[in-house]
Amino acid sequence: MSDTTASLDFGRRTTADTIFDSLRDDIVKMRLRPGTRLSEAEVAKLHDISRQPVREAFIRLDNLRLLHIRPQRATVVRPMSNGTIKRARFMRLSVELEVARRACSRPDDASMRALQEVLQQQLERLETDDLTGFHQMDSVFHAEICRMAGCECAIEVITDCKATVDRLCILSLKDVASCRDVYSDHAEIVEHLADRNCDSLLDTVRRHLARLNNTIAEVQRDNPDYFED
Amino acid sequence: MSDTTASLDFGRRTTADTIFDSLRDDIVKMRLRPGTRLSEAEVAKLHDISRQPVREAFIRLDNLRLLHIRPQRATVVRPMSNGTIKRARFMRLSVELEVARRACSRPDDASMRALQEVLQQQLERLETDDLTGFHQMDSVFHAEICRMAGCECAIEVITDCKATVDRLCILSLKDVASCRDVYSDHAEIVEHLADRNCDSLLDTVRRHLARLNNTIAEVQRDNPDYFED
DNA sequence: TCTGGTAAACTACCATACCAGAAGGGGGCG
DNA sequence: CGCCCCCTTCTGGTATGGTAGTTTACCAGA
Repeated sequence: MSDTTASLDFGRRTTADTIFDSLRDDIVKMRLRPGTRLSEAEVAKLHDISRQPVREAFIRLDNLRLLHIRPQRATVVRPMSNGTIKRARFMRLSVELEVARRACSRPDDASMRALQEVLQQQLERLETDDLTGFHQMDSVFHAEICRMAGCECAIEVITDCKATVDRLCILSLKDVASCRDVYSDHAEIVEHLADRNCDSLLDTVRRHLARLNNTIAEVQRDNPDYFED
Repeated sequence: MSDTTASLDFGRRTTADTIFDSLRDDIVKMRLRPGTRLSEAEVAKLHDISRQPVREAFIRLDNLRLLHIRPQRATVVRPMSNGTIKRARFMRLSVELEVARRACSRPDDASMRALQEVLQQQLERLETDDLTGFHQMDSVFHAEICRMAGCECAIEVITDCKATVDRLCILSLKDVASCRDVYSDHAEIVEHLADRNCDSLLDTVRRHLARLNNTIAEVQRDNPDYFED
């Protein structure tokens, strides 16, 4: 995730870095729900530090659109933005289609074997009900296609797009059945790549990414207060 | 630009907002060159304020990858990131292609007339050597195609992508001749849309966006110190 | 002239205090 | 019982001082 964590800079880790990581994790993992009120003084007291590093962490989280700071008012955990989600999804679809198009025109045997291997690992995780591992392999799968396409730069773009729906995915109750659908799509993608069937590949990519639309609609219906325009 | 300016929140404008806007403008307009060292104390003294709001502005600029802050070391104006530029350009190409594809399948008379009107305004600005106006119309042109495609959300995505090469474009010496090329591309795009010739439209969009590659290469050759990986 | 060591200066980060604006609660009045 | 006003509390923004880490400059010795 191209976030604002200074610690990734391999520099000295500051107190602000620690507070930032802790709060971001709480927000993204939905331990801090949208609408929750926070104050600099409260968080500072909780960690036995001054307001200053807490304030810096708040600012960085505001920049990630995870917190909403206004003068003299309680800071709140921002609801998820429908506009941001829509833009990120459109961006991801566009990028994945372009990556797929390029991958289709240059699949080589080594890359195909790598994809097959990732697919196999996903199947293994499905069979052992390891959903966390399965999702990790999902990222690996898409990254591998980017490499096949010669677009390593797209990996980070896709990662950032996925990050915008992190909180939403936590709310949705993903089960093995829906993961099987995802796996089927992946298998189909690999098949079309092997056949160099570009039109079918693009259709499958569109359908694959459209799956999340239902999830988004469900979560928005069940949790309307967690969203804003 | 989806930036970190709190002032766009229609809330109270703070001192930090003012410093942020001022410094960002200086950096983007290249009045502060990459590598320039800044310090909180120095900027605070310059504006006759305390270090605290300056620090907040620095943090926000760091988040925009315009400043590089490290503990106990002078803050520097970040060089332009080749990786960021590459990602942004790939993103923009992907999004513009998807937008074009959708626009091509649903051009209506009203939208075509709107595009023709924007094209006419661009020609007028070319004829009066108004390059600033011409570039403003460039954004309007691409936004109009997004509307035609029914993808208003893509407007902000494209705007953000363009923002990553703001500084680079300031360094390149754009002239009327290169703007004529841009205008020709735009005219060709409108023609293909009118003919519903999708393949040709996509080819023109690719070529149109590829023009900046030469500009980027030139600026990188002439100003190697302004770039980093 | 070069190199290493040391001291001074520079720097961001953190703590503390003060101020002004916003919100909430309680009391009084109609 | 409801509404309005006032007071208190909560809140972020800003100012100031201190500290620890880094850089730079100067000096001495080889």
